[in-house]
Amino acid sequence: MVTIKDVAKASGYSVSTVSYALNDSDNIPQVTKDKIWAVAKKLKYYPNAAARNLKNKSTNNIGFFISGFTGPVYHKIYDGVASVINNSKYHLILSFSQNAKRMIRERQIDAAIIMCPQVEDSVIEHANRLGMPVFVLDRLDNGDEHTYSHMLDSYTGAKLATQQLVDEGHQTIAYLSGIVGSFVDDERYRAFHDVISSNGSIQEKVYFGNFTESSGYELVQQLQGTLPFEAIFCANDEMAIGFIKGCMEYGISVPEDISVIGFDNVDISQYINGGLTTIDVDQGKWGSEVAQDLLDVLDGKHVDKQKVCPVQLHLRNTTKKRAS
Amino acid sequence: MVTIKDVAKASGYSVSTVSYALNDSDNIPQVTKDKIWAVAKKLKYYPNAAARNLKNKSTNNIGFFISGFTGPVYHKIYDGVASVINNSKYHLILSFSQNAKRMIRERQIDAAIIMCPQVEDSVIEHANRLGMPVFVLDRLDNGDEHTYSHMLDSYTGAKLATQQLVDEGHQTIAYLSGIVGSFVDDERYRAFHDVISSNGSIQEKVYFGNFTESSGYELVQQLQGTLPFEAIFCANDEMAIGFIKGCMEYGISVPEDISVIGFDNVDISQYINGGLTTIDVDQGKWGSEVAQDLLDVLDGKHVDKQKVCPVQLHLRNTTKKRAS
DNA sequence: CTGAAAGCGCTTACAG
DNA sequence: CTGAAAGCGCTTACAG
Repeated sequence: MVTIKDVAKASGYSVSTVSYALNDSDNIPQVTKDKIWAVAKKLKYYPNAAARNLKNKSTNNIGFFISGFTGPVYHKIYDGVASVINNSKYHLILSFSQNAKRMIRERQIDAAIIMCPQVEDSVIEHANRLGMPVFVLDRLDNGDEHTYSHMLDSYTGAKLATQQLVDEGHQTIAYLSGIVGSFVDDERYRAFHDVISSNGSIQEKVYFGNFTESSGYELVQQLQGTLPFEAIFCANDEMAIGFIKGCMEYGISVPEDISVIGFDNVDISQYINGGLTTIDVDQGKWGSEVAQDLLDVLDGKHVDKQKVCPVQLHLRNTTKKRAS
Repeated sequence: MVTIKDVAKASGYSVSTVSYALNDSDNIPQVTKDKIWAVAKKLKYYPNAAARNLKNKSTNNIGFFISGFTGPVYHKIYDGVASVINNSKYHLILSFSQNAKRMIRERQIDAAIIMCPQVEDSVIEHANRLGMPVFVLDRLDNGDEHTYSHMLDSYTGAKLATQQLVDEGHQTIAYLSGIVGSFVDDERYRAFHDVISSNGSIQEKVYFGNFTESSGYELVQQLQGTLPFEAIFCANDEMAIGFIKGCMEYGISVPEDISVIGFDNVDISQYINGGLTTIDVDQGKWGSEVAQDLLDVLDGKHVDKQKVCPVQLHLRNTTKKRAS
């Protein structure tokens, strides 16, 4: 491996001068820099990251931790984050939740973005003790000094979805829950309930799912294809998709027999039943805002500790006015 | 930051003994290890990765470089790779193509998996000079000592697809190319042509696309909805999907009026037209085989320099026997 | 403008 | 069984 020593020897300068030149220090005249750069290039010298990181106490790497890639996850967020980070001096590194603990503790990264529930709070607290900024996505902030939280506006989204079903004139409206107790599900149910309650005559039904496609599918099976409601708001798209698949098997027409709304506007939702009505999030924008805030924090700027990401109703082909 | 020195001081042992104990050396009695571990835990000591990497000349990180996340990329490969790596002492790190050069040169990783054309050959050669194993996916091997290549069996897949169309009795069969000159496209066209040629009476038509959905869509537009062929093999699913969308707009029924086959079996293909007929790849298995071979190489074992990943025809709802 | 030297936090022969 | 010391490859006050 060629080290800075080799460049020093070959160029006739000292190690310090080579280091200064290569890091573009003001104290080195351009001619010297040119000579040293030429030698470095000829020798194909590249600094050893471990040595540099050890000395600098920083890595210029930003860790982005996720659960996995299969399933309709939020790919556009990654690209939104990446587009911003890639234009900075930092480098984006993705890894799975189980690596977060190690990479944070061992200081392999300067900051983290965490988008998976699997990372324990204790890990985030450890990062905070190290002074490492952590951005948590769609997860409640723990109040730590260096922790920031960007969340989808689940409440508003669920309100829009439910209101749409109410406006369509359905009399009995169901909610298919995600994992009960999760922040996201709590918010979505709360909004659903609030809207239904403020419309006296409408009946509310609640079923329990777990955010997976199969839990949506299974609901139709459990009901044996006889749906005691005219519309359903599923706490996410995957369940809505499963639910619609179930309907197909029982010959239930969407949206003629039943209106279905999801949440998230995942990639595949446009292909479901000619388009799933859902709550849309500008994921790319969400990601780039997170990334920009993160860069600002690393830059010593002040940034809001909590942000909410706006959502909107995206009407497509799975909801319909009730034929009265 | 708490360092090994702090643990040494607090435990009453020397830095060397602490290091040996924490690394589970045989020379340290269990009682000593226990005492030192207890102190390390109480102090929340975790080794600094940069220092360890500098000394060890390795990082235990494996880099996986990709183009981006949007579009129907091969998520299952990532999970296949990850499932194997996560059960080893190594850690998987994903990053974008533009970071590959730096991370390889600066030795931030011990090995690389490259799944994007954007990484130049020179970078791979540099890794080879460093003795760093590199696995390239669906890309021609450059013959370097430490470079391994795992490729989809494009030729066989294209042969299966074309043969299916021939067996259905179509008389004029088209090929919609990907980027001409790319290895993948060359192979797929070669197979297409071989099959057509060996069936004397069938006519071959070739159109040029670029692997994007819009290039499939535009073909229908260019032909103004009048298709001078009865079946088409598109060099990938995205183009097939675009093509089918184009057909819908012109009122052309798939598969009644035209048979369409894609290649890759991307996630969304199951939702297209009741299911796109395509060439399927067991991506999870592909990924886990790559990862296993990589671990074997890092373990000093001998491994095939080139491997081909099998494919199979997946019949769904976009091809149909010609009504004669 | 340039260089000698200290030090980042580890690991590991080596000596005892 | 344990410790003193060298060294991994950089950066950066400091001195001249």
